[in-house]
Order: sequence, then C-alpha cells, then structure tokens
Amino acid sequence: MNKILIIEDDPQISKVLKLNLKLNGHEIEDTNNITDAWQILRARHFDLILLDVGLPDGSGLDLCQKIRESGDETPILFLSARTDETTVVKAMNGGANDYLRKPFGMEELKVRMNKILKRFSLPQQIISFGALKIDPSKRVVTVMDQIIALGRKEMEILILLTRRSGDIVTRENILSALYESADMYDRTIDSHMSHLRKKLREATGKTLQINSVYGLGYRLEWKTV
Amino acid sequence: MNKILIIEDDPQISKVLKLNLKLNGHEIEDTNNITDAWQILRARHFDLILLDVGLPDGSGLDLCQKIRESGDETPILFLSARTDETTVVKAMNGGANDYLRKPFGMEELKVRMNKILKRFSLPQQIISFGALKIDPSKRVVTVMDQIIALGRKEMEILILLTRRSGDIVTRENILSALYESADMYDRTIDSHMSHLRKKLREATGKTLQINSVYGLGYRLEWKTV
DNA sequence: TCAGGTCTTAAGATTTCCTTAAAATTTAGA
DNA sequence: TCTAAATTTTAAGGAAATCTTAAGACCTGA
Repeated sequence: MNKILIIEDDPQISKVLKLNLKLNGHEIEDTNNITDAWQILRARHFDLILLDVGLPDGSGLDLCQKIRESGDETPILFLSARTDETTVVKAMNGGANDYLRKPFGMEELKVRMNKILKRFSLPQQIISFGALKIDPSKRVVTVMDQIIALGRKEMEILILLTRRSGDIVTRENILSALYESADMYDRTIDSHMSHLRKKLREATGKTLQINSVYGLGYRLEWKTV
Repeated sequence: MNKILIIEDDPQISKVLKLNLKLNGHEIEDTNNITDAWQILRARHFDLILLDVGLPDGSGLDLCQKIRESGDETPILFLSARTDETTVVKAMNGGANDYLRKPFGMEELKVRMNKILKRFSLPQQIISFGALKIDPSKRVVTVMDQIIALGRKEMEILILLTRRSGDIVTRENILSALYESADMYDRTIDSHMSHLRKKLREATGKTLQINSVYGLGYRLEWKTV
C-alpha cells in the first residue's frame, strides 16, 4: 500500500487510474490542477506522484521543478500525451523519475510505478517482537542479536506466533498454516512446539516464552523479570 | 566516463550508438549476440548494459534474467523495436532498469542513461565481504590478505555467494550460473562445495563459512566468535 | 605430447528435519 | 481430592538432503 497523488485534468483518465490503483491496494488522492496540487503536497506526504504535463493552470514540468527546488524528493512519474523528445528530456532533467507516453497500458504503468516505489521504499520486511527478529526472506531468526537455527516448520510456527504476538494462536490456525491436507496428526504441533521452546529457552534463558492457553492455543510473550 | 556494453545486432544502430556514446566520454564494448555477451559479462565489469530484445541466438529478456539470477546487478536498459506492452512488462519484471522503444532519440537515451548511471555510480571492481575480496577480472581471491587458489568453478561459486552474501543462493542459481546446458548432474555442486569449504577452512580457520540451509541452498557468513 | 591441475561422476556415510507414538505432566472442574 | 482431558516431553524411525571421498575423464599450458 502506497499513498499516490494523481495530477491529471482529463476526468476520464483520472477515473480509470484511480479505480485501477485502488484495486491494487493503493491510497489515492487526486486533483486536476497545479495550484491545488501544490497545496496538497505541502500538507501531506506521498510515496509517488503521477503528473500530467498539460494542465489548465500551467505546465507539469514547472510543478515538477518547483517540487524539486523545494527539496521534496517524492518520486514523480510523468504521464503525458506530449510524445516529443524535447519534453521528455526536459522532464527527466527537471527531476522526473520516469516519463510514460499516452496512451499507455495499465500493466506498463504498474510495472514502472513498482520499480520506483520499490527503490524508494524502506528495505526488507522484518518481523519483530521486542528483541526477537525474523527475516523470512533470508530465513534468519535472531534473539538479542543471537542467531537461532530453526527447522522450516518451527520457523513457520514462530512467524505465526510473532505476527500475532500477544494474541492467542489456535492449534487449528497453525495446522492450516503449515499443511495443505487436513488429515494431519495434530499432536505433531506439540512436538514442534516443544523443540521450539527448547531452542528459545537455550537462546534467551526463559525470557521469551510460548505460553499455552489451556483449551485455546498458544501465545508468544516476553517475560519481564 | 563509464564502461558500457552494447548488445545489439543491427550494425547501423550499433555504430551510431558507439559513436555517440564515445563522444560523450564513455568507454564502449559491443557484441551482437547473447553467447558472446555472457562471456564478456563474466570476465569484466560494466556500469551499464544496453540490450536489444531480438538477437540472433536468443532473446535479450532471457539474458537479462540470467544476469540477475547470477547475482549481477549491473543496470540494464533495453532498446527494442518491440513496442508491445507485454514485452515491456516482462523486461521490467525480469530485472531491467528501463525500456526504451525504437526508434528513439539520442537525447532521450542519454537522459535515461544518466538517470540510471547516477543512481548506480559506485563503481565497484572488486567484490568484497568483510575480509574476503575477489577480483573477478584478475581471478584472484583473498582472505585477510592471503591469496587462496581456487579452480574456475569454485571461484564462480564463491563469487555468486559473495555477491549475495547473507542471502540464500539456491542450487538452481548456481547451476544456471555455471552451466549452459540444463542436464547437469547436480550433485557436482556438492563436490565443489566440499572442496571450496576445505580451502576456506584452511585459509581462515572456520571463520568464513558456507552454511547450508536445508532444502533451500547455501549462504556465506562470517562466524563472529 | 605430457604432466598437473581441474572437473565430473558415483557411492556410501552422515545429517537434518518431520512425524509418530508413548509415557509423563499439567489443568480444569466435579 | 480425584479424574478426564489437554498438553508436554522424549525417543525412535524414516525420508530426503547433504557431505565426503575416491577414481577416472577432461582440459590446458609448457
């Protein structure tokens, strides 16, 4: 999810963009002129600006320059019917991050947007709960900067517990997260749980606990001594 | 001044590009096919790759993917007569940094190139990971200023692991980086890995480790004792 | 061409992880 | 307190992945 500002005076295009991007989970705000855009930009933060060149009260190129001169580095992607090279070069030199000629396809827009968003977004998602940190992409679990070696299932269980830290996670939650088929001997969970606990105990000395809630499930908690 | 590799089979375009970019002070190397390009890329470092899609011995899209899979993050700018959205999307998702449709103007190319070059302008000839240093062009590996003699394949594996240090490198990654053909006995990797580990062990005394991640692949790590 | 190093294959040994099972312990409520 | 159900621990087994080593094939440079 990203906050995106659309500055576009063609209501048709604006509408289509809004619909599509909202479906992609983005939070959209839009305006059709430079004056309002400038006001909005001074008031709020955005992750990306989609900017038309030809606008009723001025050129998008000028707005872009103004934004950059104000020290604002919010990425700007131009969308414009102006296809001539001069305009593109001007835009890019003026601080734009990309320039897409109209008409364009939604897929190309999305892929170019994502390139930019990814570049400007904060690095890797790390799940954490106090001094417990899990990097699912690297498959590294750390407690107080100490690496804990976990099997795949153990890691999945710990991720589940950490994502809902403080809340109860039921045995059914775990089963359905770990297995496709339903016909699984469900005492297996207990076994994994035991191994997981042992490893956490050895690493943290009982301060990070998986507590069981009788008849309901499990809950991950730090024990403040 | 930047080192740029042009991969383009139209001699006309290739010539114009070369001339223009040389005038701009860049150092150019060029080839017209994928096979040679891959050889060149494995031997030398570039700051930017200009890549055509339609090439006599394959698709530029595949080459791009292969480059990325090998852990090489050299920026790639596509230049292609294919103007359809699908191809653009494929390219961008495959790790390209930009895609410019033919015919294009020299000014727009330059401005897009500069955008990318500026962003990546941390020229890095030698790959390093702590006290491990690899010079791929000279084929010299050093740990704590001590030279380690490695076979070609061992070196390539180590480069791969070092480029993605801290991250998991899969067996498939290694296979596709080391071999053209897909029908390779994949236990061979184990064997190389064993030899490589032995050499690292002898040189560093177990502080630089290739750890295996069961079911996923390998990861290069310094063991902080 | 030959020698020395490098690469690949193969096979057995080892390790890791998951599951099952059974015995031990804890819990809630009668 | 007592009992049945829920939970925990531990051990054992098997499947799959990985490691090691050795032997022969293969380059490659002098």
